[in-house]
Amino acid sequence: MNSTGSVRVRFAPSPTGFLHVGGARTAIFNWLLARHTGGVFVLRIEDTDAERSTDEMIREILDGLEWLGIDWDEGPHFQSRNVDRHREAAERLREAGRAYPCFCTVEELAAEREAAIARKESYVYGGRCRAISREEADRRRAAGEPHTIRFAVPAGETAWEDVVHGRTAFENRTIGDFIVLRSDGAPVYNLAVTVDDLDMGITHVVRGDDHISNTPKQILIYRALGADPPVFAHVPLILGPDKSKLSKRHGAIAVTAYRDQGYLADAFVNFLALLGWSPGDDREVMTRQELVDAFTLERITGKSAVFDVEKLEWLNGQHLSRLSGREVAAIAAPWFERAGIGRLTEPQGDGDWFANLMALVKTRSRTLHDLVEQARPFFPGPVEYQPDAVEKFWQDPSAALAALAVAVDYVESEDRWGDLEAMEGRLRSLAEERGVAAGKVMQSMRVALTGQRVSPGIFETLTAMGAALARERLAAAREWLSRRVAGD
RNA sequence: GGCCCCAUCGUCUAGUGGCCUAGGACGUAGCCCUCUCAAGGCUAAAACACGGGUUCGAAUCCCGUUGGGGCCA
Repeated sequence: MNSTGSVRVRFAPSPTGFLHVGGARTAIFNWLLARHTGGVFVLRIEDTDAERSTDEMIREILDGLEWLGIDWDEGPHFQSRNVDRHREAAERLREAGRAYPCFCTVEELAAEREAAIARKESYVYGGRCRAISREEADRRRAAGEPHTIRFAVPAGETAWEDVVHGRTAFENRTIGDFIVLRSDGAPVYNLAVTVDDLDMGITHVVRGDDHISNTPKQILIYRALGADPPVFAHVPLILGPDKSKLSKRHGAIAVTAYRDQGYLADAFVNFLALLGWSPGDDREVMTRQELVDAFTLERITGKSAVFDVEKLEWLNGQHLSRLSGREVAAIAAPWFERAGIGRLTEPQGDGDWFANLMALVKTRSRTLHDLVEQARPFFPGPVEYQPDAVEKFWQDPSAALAALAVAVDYVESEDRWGDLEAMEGRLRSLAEERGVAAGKVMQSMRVALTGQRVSPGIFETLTAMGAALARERLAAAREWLSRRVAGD
């Protein structure tokens, strides 16, 4: 904690790829912690790998965060702009005798490494240059001899109390004097991160499990720099169905791909938050605010989790269902535009019609993509009869024709559109008069009106569609079926 | 290979020594509702990796084995 006692966290992606599911969850946990505690969420782009970092990827990451609704209070800071601070820190370490120049050549180091492998030992730098006197080192540096700067790792062990894993310890001899500044003066990752986190006053480092082995080095640097390390919380990784670290192999992993597949940001955030964290009670469908209120680092599990798309779909459906028709309308509008069935083709140009339609289809849809398909028949134009619908409800074309005859008469005589009960009563009595099962009429009509096997209740469908379009569709269906009968 | 992390239903999880005949959720199966499909309601099958301890008592603590994963090489 810093002097004011407030929480400062950061999300520090490197722009060498998209914002993927794992990174997104790390961002979410950090953001949740900041919002829960009233702290500050800092965004830092770790773009020191100039070769692999691109502006396009930075854009992608910001897009992803924006879609998720993860907003930052500071930044984005760019790590590449802090290189002077990193070098300065390396120099300070050197001055304090906590780091030293190393003149070993790549060949020498490679030989050392091979020897270690031959002995079946893990390789750590032996520390030869540590013994070089200050005077000699200065002289050789001044002479321009190439060198790196290495951290002088003390004897003993380095441990910390990880919020998710508990006490975690590394023996320092397994770490070895690691490089802090390359021979070209470029700071090494662990130095850059530590210096940046220190400069930015980060109090809690919440990041992926894969950084555990970096942590002792960073702690050593904090201490050597005379600073207290922050609180560390290492979140377990997200796994693919085959239980290996989630990667491109497992399909769409850029979060924007989920956006494009029709998932709701709130549902996606909810889902990722539940991967490795739980509120402690049985709640699962949670709003953003509920997540913020319930979130604590202590409730993060230490076990890695498999990404289960089916549960995501369910959760998305839940979120969709809980939204009002009007809210769904606002979110889904661009989807309809893109599908070419936007406002221009809307039969009744008021927003209410669309919002009401959304209210009808939302509980039947799991994604926005489903939603569009469900709603499509309500817009003008011909419908395509889906094979499964024909198979199920129009198996006997003559019978379907008979049912539709009743449907046509019903539609012609109906004058209480919108009164669902009255409509049903009227249709049922008419069907009974004609000696046709009411259910058959409704089901045949469903296919005629929507071309689909599935739709909202038939009277809601009729009302939303309007009499004119319904007549058109019924006529087309009778024609289609007649051809079928004739063709047999 | 070395170091580190992890281990409850297929999956996400609750569980922090007795409330556990292990709870919830997704998925699966069945039933109810019903004009279809969802939603909703009810029910079912489904787990404490294994072996030793510690303890009156262990899913919970300790050790080992096995298995998975990560990082480094």
